[in-house]
Amino acid sequence: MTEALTSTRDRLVLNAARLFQQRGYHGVGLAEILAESGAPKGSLYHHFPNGKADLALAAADWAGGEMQRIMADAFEHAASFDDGATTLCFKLAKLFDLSGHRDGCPVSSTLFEGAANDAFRDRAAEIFAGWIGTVTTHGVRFGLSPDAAEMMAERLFMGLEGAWVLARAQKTAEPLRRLPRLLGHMPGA
Amino acid sequence: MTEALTSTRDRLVLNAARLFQQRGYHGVGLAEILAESGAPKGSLYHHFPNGKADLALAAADWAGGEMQRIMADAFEHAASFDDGATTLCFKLAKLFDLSGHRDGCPVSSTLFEGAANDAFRDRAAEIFAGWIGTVTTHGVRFGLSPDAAEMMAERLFMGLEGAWVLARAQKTAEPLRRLPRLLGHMPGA
Amino acid sequence: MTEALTSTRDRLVLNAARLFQQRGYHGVGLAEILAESGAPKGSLYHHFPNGKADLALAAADWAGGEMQRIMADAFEHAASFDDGATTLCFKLAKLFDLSGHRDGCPVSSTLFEGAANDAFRDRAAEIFAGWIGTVTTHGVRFGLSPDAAEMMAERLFMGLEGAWVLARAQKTAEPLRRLPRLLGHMPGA
Amino acid sequence: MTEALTSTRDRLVLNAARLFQQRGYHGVGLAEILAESGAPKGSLYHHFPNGKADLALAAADWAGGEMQRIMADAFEHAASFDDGATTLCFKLAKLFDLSGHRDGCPVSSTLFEGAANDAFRDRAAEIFAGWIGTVTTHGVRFGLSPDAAEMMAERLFMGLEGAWVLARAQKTAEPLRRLPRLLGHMPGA
DNA sequence: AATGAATGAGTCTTCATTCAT
DNA sequence: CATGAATGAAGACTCATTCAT
Repeated sequence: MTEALTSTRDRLVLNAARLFQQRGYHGVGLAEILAESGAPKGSLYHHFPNGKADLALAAADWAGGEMQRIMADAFEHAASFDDGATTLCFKLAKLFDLSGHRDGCPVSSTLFEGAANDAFRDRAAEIFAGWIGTVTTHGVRFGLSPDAAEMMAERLFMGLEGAWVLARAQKTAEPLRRLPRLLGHMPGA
Repeated sequence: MTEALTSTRDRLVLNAARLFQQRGYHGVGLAEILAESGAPKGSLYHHFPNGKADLALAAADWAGGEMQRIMADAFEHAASFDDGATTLCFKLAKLFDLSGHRDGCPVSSTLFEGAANDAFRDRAAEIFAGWIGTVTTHGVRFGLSPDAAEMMAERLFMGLEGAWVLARAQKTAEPLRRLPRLLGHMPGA
Repeated sequence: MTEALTSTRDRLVLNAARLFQQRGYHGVGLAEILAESGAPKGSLYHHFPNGKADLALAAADWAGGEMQRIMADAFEHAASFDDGATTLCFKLAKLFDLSGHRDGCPVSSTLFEGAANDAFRDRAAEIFAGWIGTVTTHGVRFGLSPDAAEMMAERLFMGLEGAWVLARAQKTAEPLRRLPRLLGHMPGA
Repeated sequence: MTEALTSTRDRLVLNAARLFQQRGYHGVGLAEILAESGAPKGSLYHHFPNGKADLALAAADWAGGEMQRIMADAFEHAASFDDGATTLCFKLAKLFDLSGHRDGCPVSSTLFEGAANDAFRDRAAEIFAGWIGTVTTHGVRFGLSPDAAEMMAERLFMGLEGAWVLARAQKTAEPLRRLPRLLGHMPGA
């Protein structure tokens, strides 16, 4: 069924992304990824010649793209930068709720402990730059100067990553929901 | 006698904390920790009956305490909350430089992928609460209302964790150094 | 066109012969042979329907032929049997030097551990018989009786194979250079 | 039964020596050695921290020692050097018959294709030196000059290794039995 | 005549843990 | 209180081969 709709490679990437996000690069074995993907043992190295590391990079790319789409979406339909930032936080809070309060940032979960540390971190930097760049663009669109927009985007990125960390520890999306107020994007108490 | 300056247990905890911080819970094997601690193979289960999980909790506790001391120190000698926050960011940036731009937050590195997920996350929440509580206390000392102080403390925590993530990806402490300006604790450009 | 100067098949055989000689039948994977030959993945089974075993037989045949040519050459231009034997030993010593003191007898390296043990050993026996026969022929040409010639040829063969073994262990061609003296083909000290 | 009489380590070494001798270092998997030794999966790395390579070295050492004992024995009860050499060849021929005409030289089978090539070959050189040294000692005992004794010993070594190669190919111990005559240790036809 | 995607059994090794001493 | 030998499941990865095209 599922096998017919997505390619083996895609299922591999998708499941890897999900599992790495939950339990980290070293916390997930290839056997589990293969099993959940319904993929035969040997097929992984056909699609990813460098094995687990390649798969992790592909998974981070995919998850990073998804996230970027979410960010773009939040800001595209927003009335202001503050509005977009607030919407984004709430969207991520909702996703966090749906994941059972388990998932961390898909990129850091996947790329911050791998063996190929340097390549992994460079890739993470690229993906993060894409996110921040997207938000910066929207900031400019809403009238901010390029510098101010980048500062706001980076501040939002840091806030989100940090709120995510706290949310995981507390098993609650509340930190993500509090973030807009903490950053002044929303009228406070 | 043989246990020179630190006990076997302490060396175990210290090395575990350092290694987990660099490569994550699943990224470090007990063999390596034992070897670097010069501890005999079987001694781990004497000091930590529940094995690796116990050791990780102890390591996170120790590292969490160190961090709390750093935080307290930054604010104790500060002239204002903004000053304390700025000092703290710069201190952590310097530590990050010293670590070769490798180490992440010791608590999330250690406790966010373990098998004993629930116990690990509860412990992480406790440690984080301690950090935030410390900063909150100082905020009150500097004249903030309890609520405002807690908000500022939580905002600083999130910022730090997020800046840390970005710093690891970019292999630069700059995000940590930029943080005070981004949060308005320092006069910006 | 694409097959520059040698056919795919020939490149396969040549590279296989070289690699098997260095690291043995089981010590070399088909992937490496294919890669070094610039041959497409699936082409091996086109040229060698029985796969690795077929390739090994072809490689041993080719290498065996080369060796036989070297032997014939040494004796053809010789003034006596002793002279031919001495020349042969020195030639092989020089080849051994050129190989970086790595290569063993191409036939035994390739055919003494294969899965198809019986077929492999029969082929090795054939090739060895060819070598010994060649030297025997030259012995007769130099006036030896057929029986004496065969004895001398077999003795030389054994000496060479044994010297080769010692040479590999000592990473020096000296054993091969000492052989003529040890067998009385050259005036000793 | 067998388990009671020999230690796990010894059974591992013994079975490894036998299997490597038959099919070479890369031709035998650890799984088979473990199984035939009745040893649990994880126990190998307890006894041989460096894994297969360590085991191969131990196996070669053991087999090399056995061989040296056989050599010493042949010469100790001999009436002359020629007698000792002849006895040795016949003994090895008989062993070759008993092995089903399969086994090659235990040392070269085990140590000439391993990954740790340099360490392997150095060890092989040591073991061979021990063999040649033993025979040299007996040559001196029988009145040969040290130089002459060493030459005779080395010649015998090479002859034996070469005869072994031919014997494997021909699946017959005859080459080993012919060797004394070929080397002049026995009155010829 | 020729290919490259796909496969699953197999490779060696490391894992966290238990146990007898 | 302390240890190191012993364990089997799991780790990532490579293997020679098959097959549809």
